[in-house]
Amino acid sequence: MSKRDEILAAAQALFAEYGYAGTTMRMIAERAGVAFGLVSHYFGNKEKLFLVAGHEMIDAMLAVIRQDMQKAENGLQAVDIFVASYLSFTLANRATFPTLIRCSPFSDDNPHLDRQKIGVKFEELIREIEANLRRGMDDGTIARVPVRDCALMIYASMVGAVRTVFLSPFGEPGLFDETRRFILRSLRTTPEV
Amino acid sequence: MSKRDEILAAAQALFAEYGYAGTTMRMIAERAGVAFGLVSHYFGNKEKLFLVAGHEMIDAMLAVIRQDMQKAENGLQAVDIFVASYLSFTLANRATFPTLIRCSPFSDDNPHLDRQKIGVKFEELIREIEANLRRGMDDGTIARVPVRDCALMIYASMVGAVRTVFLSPFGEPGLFDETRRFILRSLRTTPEV
Amino acid sequence: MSKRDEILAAAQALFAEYGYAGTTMRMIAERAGVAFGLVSHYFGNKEKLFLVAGHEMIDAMLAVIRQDMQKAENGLQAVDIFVASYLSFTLANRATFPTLIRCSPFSDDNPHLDRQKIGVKFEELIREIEANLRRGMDDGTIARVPVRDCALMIYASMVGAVRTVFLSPFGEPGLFDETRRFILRSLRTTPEV
Amino acid sequence: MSKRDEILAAAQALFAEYGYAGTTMRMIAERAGVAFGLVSHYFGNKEKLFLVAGHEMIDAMLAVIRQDMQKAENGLQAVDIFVASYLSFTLANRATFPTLIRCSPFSDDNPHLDRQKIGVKFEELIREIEANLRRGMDDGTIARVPVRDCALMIYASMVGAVRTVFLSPFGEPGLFDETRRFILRSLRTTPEV
DNA sequence: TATGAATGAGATTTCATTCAT
DNA sequence: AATGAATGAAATCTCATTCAT
Repeated sequence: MSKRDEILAAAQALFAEYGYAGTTMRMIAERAGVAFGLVSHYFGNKEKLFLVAGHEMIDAMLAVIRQDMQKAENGLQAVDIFVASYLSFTLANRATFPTLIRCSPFSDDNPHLDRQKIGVKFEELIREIEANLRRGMDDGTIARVPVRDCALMIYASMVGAVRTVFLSPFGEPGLFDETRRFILRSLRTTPEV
Repeated sequence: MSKRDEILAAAQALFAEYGYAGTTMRMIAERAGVAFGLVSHYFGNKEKLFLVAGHEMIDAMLAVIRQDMQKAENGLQAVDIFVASYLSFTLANRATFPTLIRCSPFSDDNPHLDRQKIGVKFEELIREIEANLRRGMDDGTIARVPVRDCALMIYASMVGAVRTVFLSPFGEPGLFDETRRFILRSLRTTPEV
Repeated sequence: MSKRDEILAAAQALFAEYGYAGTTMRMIAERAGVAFGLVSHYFGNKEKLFLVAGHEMIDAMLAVIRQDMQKAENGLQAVDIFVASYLSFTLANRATFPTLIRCSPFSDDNPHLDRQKIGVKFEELIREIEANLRRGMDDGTIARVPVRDCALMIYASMVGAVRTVFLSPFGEPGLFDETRRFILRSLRTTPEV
Repeated sequence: MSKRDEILAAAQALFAEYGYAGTTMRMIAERAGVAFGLVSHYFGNKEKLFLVAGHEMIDAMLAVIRQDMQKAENGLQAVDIFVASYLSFTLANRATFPTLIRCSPFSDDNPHLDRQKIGVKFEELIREIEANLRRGMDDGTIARVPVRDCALMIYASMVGAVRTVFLSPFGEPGLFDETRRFILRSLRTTPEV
């Protein structure tokens, strides 16, 4: 692993644990085992590093989700796979995923961070859901719903579930099962079996 | 308005806008029009002030919601009123509500803040939803669902919706209509009319 | 006990325990059980209070020592009584005596404190020793020594002993026995019996 | 002289003159001619800097004293050389020595400073005196005295003398001659010539 | 006599960033 | 590429003191 990657990995772990303000450049350099000057050298400044850290995570996540979705046979299933894949990715990256939470446009940390670029990536996710919804309404597996708003709500309930599990004292990973069912119940045309 | 209350109001507005780390004691004192020593005098330190600011908001919100819920005629309606009341409270307090978001146990801001006490208040909210779900399953207006997890999911989707509207570039207040329907669709026994 | 005296007693105990800088006006008011405005009301400011606290202690000590010294039958005995009386006073006032240490001209705390007035009181103590030394050289119980410097050395070794017992981790009250003998050995004309 | 050493020297001079509480980090940086961030950079915080400042002085002093003591021909002479060397070191370092006074375990400044480590160094000094006393009692130059307590009293009278000269308005350096004689008179078996 | 709200100077400490090596 | 000395802005918090009641 190159020193650049060591720094990035350290940053993801630390931003995840301590948040943006609670993580210092020195902490990152120390955890990565490099001189602290090197962090600026590679990433310019703290904010850029933070965004790169989030950016590389969402790229990885998007790739996995898109891969998983290919198996879908109809719109409802596609949504379900999307949700399951998203949630499973978060669990597989427990230690670093909160960095993505913290730099996402849905974050309340660091409100004046420029999330323009990361926002574009998240928009891609939402577009995927919209496409799946349309597909489901066409093939009859999904009821009539307002596409944009409903896609946002699906994403919103995942965001809420992830926060409940990762940040609040209320949730445990088992909640994610109900997350899937909760969303499916809200979409399907045919009753649950 | 007493100076103590001026400080509290200023803190709520500023934490809402700039987040915990982005808000300084000096900003709060300035906005409140008092010497900054007075902020410590009344609230001890920044963290305590932050929690008091959030605490007083959630108390106000709980009171409104409980009031509104009295009108409910069955379990499903009770859930719906809960959701509508919650969302409408957020809109009525646009400028300060994000302070509650930021100090809630679902927040990613300030990860080492002790949210014990505020957590207890949020647990009260979730308990209300649970009670409504049980009522609905008893009176036949709500389908069979796992009570605890489903209550968490209802809360989670509200959290997600509020964040979408208040923090992300994706949402507008109109989304809240779909939030209500999205949740109702997921719960009800009888089809939407 | 009047509130004024409550404040003074609280001040003596706290300055003794926490030193000048480590003691706040608020701590004093709290321990005395009065509003903190009252401290300034009675004593003007912290520095004056500190000096009054020390002043009243040394007055009490001087009275006791002078009383005790009346029993002396010769110069050597007078010095011995002086030393014994001084050391016994410190032990009888363990909890508050360090305040006197801290505002004495031999203190290293608060170097720019004006110790003019307290200095005059300490000069009185040293004059007493000088008188005793002269008396002893006249009556033959004390060897020829330079009066001023020797008086200062007697006082200095008491200061050192008190610090050893009260401040350092090295001493215990039993050391004060050796303090008396150490001084007597240095003064007397006839060998120890 | 490296910037680290400039800071240390400035700290020693300023702590000596203004005491712990009266010396600010800014004063130290200014006197050393460096940015004040550098002080924390090298020494962590004020307390650590204070202890390092004292520590380096006592190490220097111990080295000089041990060197001087090698000339001693008997126990009494060894004690005398110890005392003379100690007092002469203080005079040679007038401007900075009070920093050692202020961080010593005999100090009344800053009562909650952790003096553990500096205490160990001072214990070394006292052990030296004890060894000299035993040597003198063996070779007949020193009278029978309780070793530990007498060693403490010798150290205590030096502490008292140094304070008299450096801190009080009563003493002048000439007092140190009487300090030596005062101690010798208290120890020797044969009368002064 | 007694209270405590209110002030603001000033202290320590943290930390992103720059830059010479 | 890599280091870490050096900078200084900015933050929080403390606390003596004043003053209206």
